[in-house]
Amino acid sequence: MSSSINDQSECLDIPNEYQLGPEDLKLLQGINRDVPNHKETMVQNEPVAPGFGDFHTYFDQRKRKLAKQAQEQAQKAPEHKQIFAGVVFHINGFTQPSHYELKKLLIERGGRFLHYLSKTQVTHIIASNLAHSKAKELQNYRVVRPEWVVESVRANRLLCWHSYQLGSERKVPMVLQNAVLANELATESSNHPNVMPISRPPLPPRQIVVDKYGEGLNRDWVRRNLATEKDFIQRYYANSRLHHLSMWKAEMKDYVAQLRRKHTVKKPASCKPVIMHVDFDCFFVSVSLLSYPQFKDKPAAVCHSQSQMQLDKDALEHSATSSQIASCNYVARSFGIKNGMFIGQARQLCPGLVTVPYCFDAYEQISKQFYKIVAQIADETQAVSVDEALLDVSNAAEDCGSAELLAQDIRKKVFAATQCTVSIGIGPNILLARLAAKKAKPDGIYTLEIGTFFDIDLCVSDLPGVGHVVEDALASRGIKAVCDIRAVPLDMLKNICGDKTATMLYNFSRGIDNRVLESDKPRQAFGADISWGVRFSNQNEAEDFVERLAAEICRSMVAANRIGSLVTLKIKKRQTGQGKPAKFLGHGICDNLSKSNSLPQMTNDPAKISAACIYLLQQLAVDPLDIRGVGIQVQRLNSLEASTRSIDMFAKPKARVYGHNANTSINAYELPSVSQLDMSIVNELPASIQQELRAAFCQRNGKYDKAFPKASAASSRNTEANGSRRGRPRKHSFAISKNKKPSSNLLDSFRKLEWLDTIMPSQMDNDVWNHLPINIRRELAREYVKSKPVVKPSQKNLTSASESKASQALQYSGPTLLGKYILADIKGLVKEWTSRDEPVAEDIDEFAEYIEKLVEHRDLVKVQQHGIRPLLP
DNA sequence: ATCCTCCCCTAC
DNA sequence: TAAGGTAGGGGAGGAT
Ligand SMILES: Nc1ccn([C@H]2C[C@H](O)[C@@H](COP(=O)(O)OP(=O)(O)OP(=O)(O)O)O2)c(=O)n1
Ligand SMILES: [Mg+2]
Repeated sequence: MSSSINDQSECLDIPNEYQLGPEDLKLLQGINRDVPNHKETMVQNEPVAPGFGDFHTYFDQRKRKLAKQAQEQAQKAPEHKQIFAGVVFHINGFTQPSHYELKKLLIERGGRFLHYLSKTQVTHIIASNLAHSKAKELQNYRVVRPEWVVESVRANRLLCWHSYQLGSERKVPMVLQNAVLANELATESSNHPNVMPISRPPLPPRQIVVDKYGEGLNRDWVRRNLATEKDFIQRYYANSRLHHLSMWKAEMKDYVAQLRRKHTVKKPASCKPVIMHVDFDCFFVSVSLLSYPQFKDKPAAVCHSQSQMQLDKDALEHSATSSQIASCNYVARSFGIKNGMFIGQARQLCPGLVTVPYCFDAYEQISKQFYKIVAQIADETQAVSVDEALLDVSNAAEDCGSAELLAQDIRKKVFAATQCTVSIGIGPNILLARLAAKKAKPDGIYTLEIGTFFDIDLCVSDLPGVGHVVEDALASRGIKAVCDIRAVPLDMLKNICGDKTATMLYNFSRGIDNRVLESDKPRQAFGADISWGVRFSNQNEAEDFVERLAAEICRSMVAANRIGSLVTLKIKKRQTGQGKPAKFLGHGICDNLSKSNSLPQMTNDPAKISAACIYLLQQLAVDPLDIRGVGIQVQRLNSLEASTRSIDMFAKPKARVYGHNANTSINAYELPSVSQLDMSIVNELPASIQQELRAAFCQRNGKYDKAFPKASAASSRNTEANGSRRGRPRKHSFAISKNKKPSSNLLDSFRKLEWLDTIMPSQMDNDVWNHLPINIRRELAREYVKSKPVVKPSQKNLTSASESKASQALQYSGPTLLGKYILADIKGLVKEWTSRDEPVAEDIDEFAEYIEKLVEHRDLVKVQQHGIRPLLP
């Protein structure tokens, strides 16, 4: 309705009419938003790891495999006129003639069959009948009746498909990424006017987005905000408050460290310690309100949603928007509104709430002035956040006469420079200063001594480091107030919430805090996480995004002159059963998966980091449609300069070198949880494999849980070996086995699939990958993430839509299900088969066959030596 | 013991 | 219609 926000604006999301007034402009002068330096710092000439036995095996197998494929293709030599050359088809639902017959007719005559609906490749969909929803989804495709195939064969030429369009009134299809409208444009393959030339470049780069949960992802303005857009990360970051917060924190730490190195202020530890906690009052909204002084005394909040709905109380009931409040003023807080709340929820508490837009540049400028002032005064400064600093003013306070005088002096200076108020808490340690700051707000100071500390009423969640989980864990033992903690022995506390947290609580509850300010610890991780707008339609999109995210991290590492060797990929995976998230384009309820990869050398090369990440992504084997968030961290850092002049760049610090895993044994780390197994399937596996599976699971599950933090999920007595791991979700118990006829069991497993993890050799072994010569890895990486502009369209078309798996072929020579062997692909396939109707019998058979082959494959390498025969049908 | 991996929690 | 990021502390359980 209203929202006049200009989406295109680069940095500020402020509508023109809301620009800062002249009195604010001075604050914004000299804006120098940090554009990171794009200095390319590549690490070259990496040594080849010696003794890499598996390397040749992989490539030999690859060669053999290719040769075999070529041979098979040659055998398929045409006895028929290739009338379907260039047709890539997919068959949906029940058909007459059968799938099998249609496939035969088409393939014998040059057609290519895709077992699932690749929107980038399929030229024709063959169906006799479509469910309504399916028909709608496919309305822009060429959906033809099987008669088109039959009659074309009969005529021995490709007939115009239009006459056989399913549902005669359907529009001419706008086929997808690689497609050109058939009859109209496909002239150069003039023999086949109905066929889109495979070598066509993508025309409209728009695909249909898979939208399983009615999120409206295909609406234009939504689509423009999905992570699949090329400039998504930039735009998202430009508008993300939390991203800004994180970046600013790092910047302020740098700034403080820099100042410290310059002045090297050493304080004589003679005087009594005085710590100040200085914190802006409702920072964002205070700054933003400088531009809207008329709202200063109204309940106001900073948030993206700018429709002022207070006039329309009726609409407010129904418009529970999921925009979050970054900061609200104290008037708003009197209504119960809090930072982080959804705006829809806040309006229920306070219909008159005014919203003002973000003003990130102003926040940054004001913060810089703030830090400049306090860092000059304090003996020691620790940057806590953009609006908050810890100061050691032991000396300064003494010089000034009293801590309180100094505090007021700081407040006056900051206000003069920024027109915003800070509150200051004063105490003998960090804890007390922090607690005092809370009491000081708004616009005041407060001093807390160890003596007065015991007088104030605090609940456990007032203590720093106590969030909801610890709060609940304590509450379940009846511990709610800080004074309750004092009554609990340390050992019991440790039992509740772990050693360190318990010790912390024990001390904090007594006003004791031995931490010292730290101003110059170098950072130990670089990361990027995005869990908003993440909706992928296929693996390729997921990998593209991972690549961009990795590049983003590398940019900041390069700018900071740091390199690292431990790469971790984190995936938020939609939890089974979860649909549309509460927050618009949000991640909803997810399982978190992570996997790390230790690189053989330290690096900040985006090619290497992203290759590692894509490898990890494939190992995690999450259905791309379920990915709701992606995060990458690089750790085990070193400074580039420190490393370049020493050999220790080539010896990753602290990284332990592990031996190779035989690919043929079940690695406990690769296991899904027990409950993901369908026992009816497992029971049909060869005994030796069953045994191995059980052994592997026993190995992993053999321990018991402690109460914390898992107890928080289900209070108390649920310490089953089962009852923890949220990351790798389990759905059923190991013991569950439904007695159905075999095909029905198989059908059940169609819908689960995760258990495949256990018997499918996942991709190349970690060590194998890591020890590949870098140029080989690069080559693989390039295949993983091909650079679109350079790639000839024909090439692009030849690689499957479910993507880059070309490189996988280099590693995998085992059985395939209709050409697929990566879990995500198999899942996609099966999902496609089962998404609407019951799966077709043939598909089930094909699946069964695949499973059989998998078992046989293991038979070759492993089972045979046990002398056990496969038991599958 | 100490390190590793894969998590979880907290704060702004 | 929205921008649910990230560094760092910490723990469990396995490997060495
Ligand atoms: N959930 C949150 C919490 C904070 N912030 C941002 C906006 C805040 O203005 C800023 C500082 O956080 P504070 O916790 O200091 O909160 P305020 O400064 O807004 O209020 P006050 O410090 O007066 O309690 O961080 C945010 O975007 N989202
Ligand atoms: Mg604040």
